[in-house]
Amino acid sequence: MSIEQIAGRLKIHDIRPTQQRIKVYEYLLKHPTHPSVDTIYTALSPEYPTFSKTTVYNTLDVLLKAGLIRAVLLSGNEVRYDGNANEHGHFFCRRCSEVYDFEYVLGVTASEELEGFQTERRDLYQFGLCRTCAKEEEKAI
Amino acid sequence: MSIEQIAGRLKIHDIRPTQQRIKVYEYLLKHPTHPSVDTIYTALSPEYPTFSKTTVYNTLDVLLKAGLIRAVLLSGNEVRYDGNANEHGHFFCRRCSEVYDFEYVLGVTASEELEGFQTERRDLYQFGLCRTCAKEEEKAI
DNA sequence: TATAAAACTGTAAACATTACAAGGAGCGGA
DNA sequence: TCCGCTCCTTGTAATGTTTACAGTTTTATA
Repeated sequence: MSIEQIAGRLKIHDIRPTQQRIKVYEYLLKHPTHPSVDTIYTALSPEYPTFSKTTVYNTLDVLLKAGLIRAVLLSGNEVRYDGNANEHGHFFCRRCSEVYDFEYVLGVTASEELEGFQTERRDLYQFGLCRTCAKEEEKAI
Repeated sequence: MSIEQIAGRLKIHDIRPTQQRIKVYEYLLKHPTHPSVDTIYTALSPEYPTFSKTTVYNTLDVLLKAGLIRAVLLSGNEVRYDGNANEHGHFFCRRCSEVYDFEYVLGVTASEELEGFQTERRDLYQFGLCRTCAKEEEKAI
């Protein structure tokens, strides 16, 4: 996505397309690696010497509220961000700590307890071993 | 569950049933409100003046690793704990900030991307409005 | 180009979590 | 029951993440 397209998308959501916001959003779109605030800040900092970490926090909040990005909570120590706002699952490998996105079809979430509840968002997390690490662990035995 | 039963369950998992561990686990079982570390500490502190927050952290880690409890990540600022270790979903109401447990039947998580992956744990989160808040919002319009 | 509103920056504070060393409690063997 | 070893707890300090805030800068618009 070009800078202009990103700026346009921000405008649609009533977000002023400032340099910083465009850069942060662009970074998230280009790096589907679920970066943390610190990762984003460190990556963009050299290019923009006056770049501030507070701005990263503010920008991510704005993008979150607009529904353009998602917050992912994996380790419990740090919030990580995902430029892909579509519903998708996250697989977290406990061995290599890598995060894998996956599509899923949720059969039915039948449950009387939630009658009358309005679900606006849904997150599915899976934890375990990724393909590579599963093989490695097999070898080790 | 009695103190003896709790102690027994800890022993089964090779966890020394100390006073503090029993108290923390008991608290989680009796309060299915997904308390934070601070909530647990504040609640138990008056009864045990020398009780330490570090112990709460340590204990929760031990219980987590044994699979007796679960960590729930809702707000991103704070990890909260759940004495119910069975697989179940968490509904978080954005209006009243209440957490509701619910049972679910996950149809099929068909997805080629995860072939060869070993899933050991699964978390389903839903966000939106609970029954009460949904009605309140309707009224307000 | 002038103006008002909104954003950005940098520092400081708040808060959650972890590290660590010294003292204390639980457990098995005498 | 007592002893001694090991593990657990405690308290303080350090680390790391996130928020608050005031002053400056940038943006959108006329």
